[in-house]
Amino acid sequence: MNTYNHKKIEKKWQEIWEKTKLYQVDLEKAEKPFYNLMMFPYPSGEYLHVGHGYSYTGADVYGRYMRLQGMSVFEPIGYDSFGLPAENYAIKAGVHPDISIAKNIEIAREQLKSFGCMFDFEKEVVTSDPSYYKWTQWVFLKLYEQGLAYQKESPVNWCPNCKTVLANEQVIAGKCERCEAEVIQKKLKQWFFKITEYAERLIKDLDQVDWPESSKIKQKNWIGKSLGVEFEMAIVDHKEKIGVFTTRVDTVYGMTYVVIAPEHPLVEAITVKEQKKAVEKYQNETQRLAEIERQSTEKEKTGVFTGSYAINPFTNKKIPIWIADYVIYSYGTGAVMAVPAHDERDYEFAKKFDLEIITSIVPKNKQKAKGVFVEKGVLVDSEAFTGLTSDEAINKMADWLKVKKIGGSKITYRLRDWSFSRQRYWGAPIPIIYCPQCGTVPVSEENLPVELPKIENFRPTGLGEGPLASVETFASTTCPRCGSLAKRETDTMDTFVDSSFYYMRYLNVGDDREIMNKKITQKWLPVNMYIGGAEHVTMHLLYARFVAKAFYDAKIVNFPEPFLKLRHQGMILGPDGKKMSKSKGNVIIPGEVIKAAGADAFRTYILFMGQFEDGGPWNPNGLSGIVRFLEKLWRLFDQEIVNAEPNIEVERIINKTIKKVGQDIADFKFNTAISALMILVNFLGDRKIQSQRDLEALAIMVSPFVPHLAEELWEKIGHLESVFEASWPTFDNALIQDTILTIAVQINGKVRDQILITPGSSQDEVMKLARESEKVNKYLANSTIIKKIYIEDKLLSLLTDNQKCRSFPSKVQ
RNA sequence: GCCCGGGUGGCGGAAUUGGUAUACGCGACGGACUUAAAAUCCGUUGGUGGUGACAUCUUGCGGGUUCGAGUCCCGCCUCGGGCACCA
Repeated sequence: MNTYNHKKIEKKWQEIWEKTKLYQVDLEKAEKPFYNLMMFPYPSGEYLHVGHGYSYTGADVYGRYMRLQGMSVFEPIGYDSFGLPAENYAIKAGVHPDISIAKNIEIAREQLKSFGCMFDFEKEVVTSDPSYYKWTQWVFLKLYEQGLAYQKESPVNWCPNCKTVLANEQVIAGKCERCEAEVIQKKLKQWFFKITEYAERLIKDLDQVDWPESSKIKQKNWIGKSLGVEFEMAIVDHKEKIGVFTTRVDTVYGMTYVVIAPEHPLVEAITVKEQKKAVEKYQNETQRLAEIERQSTEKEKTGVFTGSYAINPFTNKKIPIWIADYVIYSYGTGAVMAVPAHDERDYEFAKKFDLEIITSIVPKNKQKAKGVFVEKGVLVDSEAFTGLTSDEAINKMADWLKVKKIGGSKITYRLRDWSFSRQRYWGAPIPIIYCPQCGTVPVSEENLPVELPKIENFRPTGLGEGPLASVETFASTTCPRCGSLAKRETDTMDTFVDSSFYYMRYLNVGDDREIMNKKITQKWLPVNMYIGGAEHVTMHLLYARFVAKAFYDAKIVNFPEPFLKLRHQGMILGPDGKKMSKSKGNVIIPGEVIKAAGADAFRTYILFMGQFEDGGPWNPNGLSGIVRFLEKLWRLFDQEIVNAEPNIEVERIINKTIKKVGQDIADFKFNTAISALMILVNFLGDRKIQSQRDLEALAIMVSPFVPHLAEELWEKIGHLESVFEASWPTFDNALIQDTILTIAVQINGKVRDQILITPGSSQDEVMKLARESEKVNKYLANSTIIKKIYIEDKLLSLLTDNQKCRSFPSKVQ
């Protein structure tokens, strides 16, 4: 008798899979296409995280199950190799990213292979490869053609010490991640995608997709749709008008001042001579503050009076105009009507600067005020609107503003346009040429890719422009339109542009002429199942949806939503229950576990730990239970094998397990699927003799979790083809039905006995059986049954007039 | 502050539409096998009381609805995640 040798088995089957190209799908001919996508890794160095192993094995179990269901499953993988993590790793290691990336991809690929997933490694994408980023640039051109890419001066994070622009991800608590200097805001010309134009559709189309509800909510909150009213206010002695946006126009009679953002263009025009100095000083101070610090709610309110006054169109009263940094320029109109009586922030400000506070809303009759500020209520001291409820007033006031032609209803979103230019080296160059004659000229498609030059000094320059700007051979070019000397754009693209379309590219790897093949794309897209971390909900997943929609509008693709189903894996924590990190020394490396116990054990254990979407702490002890289970499974196939002779008990558990495991995998409840398999294996193990047919069903059922072991067992019972060429066993519902059921008998709400019944028995039949129970009779003694409740095949509940049996002393009192 | 999601044995965790709470696994304890250990197998394992059959309590806390609540409702506590002066 051989013992289970995971090393030998796993090596053997991985080689066979590779040789037979088992996991390669004919994209053109596949009849039942199923695109099983998972978020590709950043090969930023060292090891893949245990989180990758978790995500990929869960996704792979699902993919293998779909394959056994008869689908042609396409399960590609690639490397998100451009971007800051890769570049920072290269800087730290002192190697050119080109070299470190190549090495890291090789390491990552070996690790990915060790997980034993159905990856088709011949369809890999590498985003930093010119054959890939040619299409990243093409995506840019298509968005540019649609008017969805534009340039604008915008404040960016600037580290005064490193003298460089930083991405948001590099700003940690307002400080530079490297030198810890305070990051400030600096205005630079940046490229943006007009994602805000799609805000409404990005919300609405979430109805079409099967995503976790919490992720939909997260995206909706991020987009932040807000229904309100916008209106203009005249300024005393000025032609200009101030526009304000508010969701609470019903409080307008309580407006006692106006606040505009310090960087608002109106500030200069309306500031009076005497206030000029103070205003400019304040503007400079604000600019120096990091956005993070500026937006801190803990910060005390600051601001300066402009010296001018606005007119409240409802009251015609004169009110002062202030500037303050608690108003955000990029949201709404960058100016607000301040109602200190009904807004906490305005209240704080008014208190500090001694401004008037006027109440214009009182609570409805019974409504409780939350703190000092009433929610919506009834209007007071509001002339014609007095007595209306807040909601009525909001509608009437909007109408009134519309009639007056100074405003009306307005929808505002919190979402900002996507700033995607980076003053960094390791990214796809933006394919734009600046010509002194023709202006901004996009590089034509046939001249793509604009290759990233291999340069020695790829570090950030600190001049507010990328390292490419100082590469003369790159930056200088000729205008494709008029031929005169011109300059290239030297910023590169955000790595989220790379990942916004990679799922399209997997389907056409190797084709240099088109981003996608129409026929294949129509067959395979949108993606059927997408699996990855929830941390990408408001970034990658939003960007990818936006790009798909832009492509849909440009008729490049025929679907508005790229990912029909989405599931997230939870986070695996260290054995100490804390987030894994090198400094805490609690990092679990999947490779070590695989080496010790095998990929099959790793896969099964990590999925057995708990619910896939929950994650949880890694328990170093639990693995042994899985190893035992696999060894038991192995031993089953060494027992005497006979041809199936029907045994109802065995039939029943086999059929039950087929049903349960299939359903559980489809629902991503891997832990309970494994539990059901354990129960079956324990049951069969006790029988000593196995039937060929049962072992076949078992081998198929365990195969998604333990693909290598399953192949070996499948071979052992006489099969020459892969177990993954087989089909998921069918179950017979009739065989699942138990012939005898145990149900509970409750008396006055307490379970008093259990009785055996035939399924489908009537209440009278069950009652008769209950009467035969000694215990039941004991509790029914000296009392009359006043009510019977029978839930078929579940329980019988009896109530008596004698409540003495009831043990609720509190109720008796 | 706002928005999500949790809180069940010593531990990871199970529990269809409200219907026998603690499946499965780990650990622990006892036993078999062994010169011994490992491995394997068998048994016990929520708390309290009792030799015992049994009784009684138990799903973060406090109320409620119900014949019946881990599950539904109200009010809290607490942990994790996201957003954060968004008017």
